[in-house]
Amino acid sequence: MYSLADLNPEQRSAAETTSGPLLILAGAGSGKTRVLTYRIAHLIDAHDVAPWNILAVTFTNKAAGEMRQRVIDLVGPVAERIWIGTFHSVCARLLRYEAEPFGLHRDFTIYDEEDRRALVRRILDARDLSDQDFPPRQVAGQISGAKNAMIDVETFARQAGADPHRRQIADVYSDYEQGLRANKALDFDDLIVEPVRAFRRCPEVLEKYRQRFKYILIDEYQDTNRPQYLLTRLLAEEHRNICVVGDDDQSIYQFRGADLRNILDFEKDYSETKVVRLEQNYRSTARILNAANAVIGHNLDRKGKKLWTAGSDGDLIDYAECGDDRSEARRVVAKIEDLCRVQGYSRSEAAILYRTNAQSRQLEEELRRSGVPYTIIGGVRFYERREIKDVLAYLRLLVNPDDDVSLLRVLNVPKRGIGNTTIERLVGYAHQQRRQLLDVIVHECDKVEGLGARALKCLTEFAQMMEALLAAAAPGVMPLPELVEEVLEKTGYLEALRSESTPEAEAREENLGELVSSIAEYASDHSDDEDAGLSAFLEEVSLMTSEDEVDEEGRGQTLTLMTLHSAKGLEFPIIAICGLEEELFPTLRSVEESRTNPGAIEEERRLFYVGITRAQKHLILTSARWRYVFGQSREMEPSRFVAEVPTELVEVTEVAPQAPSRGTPPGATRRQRRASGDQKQSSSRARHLPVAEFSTPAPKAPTGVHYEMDEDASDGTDPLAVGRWVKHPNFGRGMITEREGMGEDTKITVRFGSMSKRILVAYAQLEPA
DNA sequence: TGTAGGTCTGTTTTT
DNA sequence: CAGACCTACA
Repeated sequence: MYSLADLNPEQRSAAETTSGPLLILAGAGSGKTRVLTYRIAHLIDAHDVAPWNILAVTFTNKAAGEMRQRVIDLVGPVAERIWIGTFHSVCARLLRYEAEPFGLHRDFTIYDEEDRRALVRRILDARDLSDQDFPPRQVAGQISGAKNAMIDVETFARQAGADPHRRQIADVYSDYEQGLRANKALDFDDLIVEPVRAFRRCPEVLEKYRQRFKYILIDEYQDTNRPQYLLTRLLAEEHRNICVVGDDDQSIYQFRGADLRNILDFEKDYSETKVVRLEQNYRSTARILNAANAVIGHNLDRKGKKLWTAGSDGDLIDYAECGDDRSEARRVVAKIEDLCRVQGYSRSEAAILYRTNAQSRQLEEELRRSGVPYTIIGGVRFYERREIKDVLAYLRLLVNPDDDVSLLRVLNVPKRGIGNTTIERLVGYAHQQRRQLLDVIVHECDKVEGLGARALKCLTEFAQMMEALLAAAAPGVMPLPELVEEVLEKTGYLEALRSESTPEAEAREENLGELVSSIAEYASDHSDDEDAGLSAFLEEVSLMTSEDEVDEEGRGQTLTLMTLHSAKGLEFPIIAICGLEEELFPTLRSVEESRTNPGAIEEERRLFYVGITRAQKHLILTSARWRYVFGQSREMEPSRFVAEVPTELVEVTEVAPQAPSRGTPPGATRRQRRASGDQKQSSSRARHLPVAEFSTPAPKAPTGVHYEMDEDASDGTDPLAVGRWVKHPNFGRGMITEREGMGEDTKITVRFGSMSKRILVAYAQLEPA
């Protein structure tokens, strides 16, 4: 059982306000999830609202699952009947239920970013538009932007006016929409936009859902976009029992169309709105919170709020300015391991956050070197791996044979003698006949002009294979996992992989094994649900979010790595934020844009704020003086955000670049701590190293500056140490930036001017310079 | 027609 | 550094 007395007065007021529009401005860590679950429980329990009359929209499927579970814990299994999900999954479900009145196909395919780009690329090809003038990525982005602004093809064309370039794009947009329709596919944007359009077309269906969803809750409202806002308003404007929860300071998805107006104008949209502010933080120490408040205080465009806590000060924030990205990785891992060892944290209580996925590599290397188990969230996701997407493409075709994008993906995968020329002829014919590709291949590839006997034979074989698989995929013929295995066999995919006999192919094969298990698991989880066929599995896979990969039980003793975006909504006792450098965080793009638009940095700053507020007890910040960018070492400036953290909250440490790896585990790293009175000597020793050589600015904080160094780097006698200068007979003078291997195998990377060379020491005639 | 190698290019962030 | 793309061959 539960009691609203568990809540503080503001929380309680939010939970008790069950009718009419309610805006909850919930600061980070203010117990928002608790309020939401109590509120739902209260609706069901005290106000006799039927669970199926409640719609709750969360940001991830995982958050949805957790919320459902927590409500079940409060009021019992009736809560299973609540509609909870992300906008995308709720809409996908809606579109399948109402496919008929909406005039859509029930078994539509959901295109991800890659599929969308493939379709755009094909259209650009067909229209003879060059990649140079029309980069597929950019064109796809413009189309997505238009959709999210609710601009349809006609309006887009009208707005293009006489501008030839924009008219071309309008044509591509038009073809793209037609392509989706022909392929019976919807992209991510359509999942939201389509219901809006369909509801406007079909008022009786809309009315049905208005009756159904008498109570609506939207979490992370600051990250909703225009179509999501419109959809919400359509559903809520009659009964007006709408509760939205958000924090303008945590809006980090404007880049993909999230519109802060949705939260800032909520009170205008619903004039009788009640506003509740949750500003007491239950998550972080006072120092962490003060840092967060100070940082976000630099933003001008905000509603303004100040988090406070009744809790203790906690430790100082640990900021390390490191020599390079590798020493940064070492420092972060060592620091976290220290905390775990000394203060008894489990590794699963720590997370390392970074701005871009590319940054994970150095960290991973370091973690592997030191034998620390870790889990990466996001990055190249399981369902986005090539072999998985290939097999999923076959499976999609079995559900929706009209899906040309999937067909083209696998038509010659594995190689089966269907080359580019054949495919081009096929596509040309299908286009002219306005038929879908598989249909042509199965029924009349003999009518396609210009195909040789060999090509024809290959196509026929493919057609027969697909027909056999389609028959096997008919409902009730065989269980899902067996069907997947059938696909792996019949398509020759597995065989091709096996005959490669490379370690990489082996890894792919393993991944496919995992795919079979995951579908087996899905089948057994839904054994009593008749809607849970292949189509539903594919939908679930398509709408999986990266955070959904955060698997509590599976994580065990492992450290978590993820982007700052993925960390939204999570919390950890220990948080490290890496790569705090200008042009990385904030990104180069935002820095550039800020020259004309001073607000451009603000979303980056919010992202930093989100990162800081994930931390409960310990916050570790790091930056690197030198970093590999595009495989080249580059000098970096510390991020402006670092200076926005009040110095009295921070303990600064300077970390020299690492000596080259000799397979030394970081545990063996000897560190030399010096009291602040002994800085001179440290600095002069550091002068031999890149940190000093490339003029480290004086540490900003007057308090507790430490210097740390590694054994090899600090003795200053090794002529091949990183940071030393050498002379090469061909390339001249250069500085050593990296070193690997030992003895005869020692390789070093030397930067000569702007280019870097990797050199095997044993063969090069190097002299110290 | 297919493949192997080379070159180019780009990195935010994600449903 | 890595993936996408292109060109030169077999």
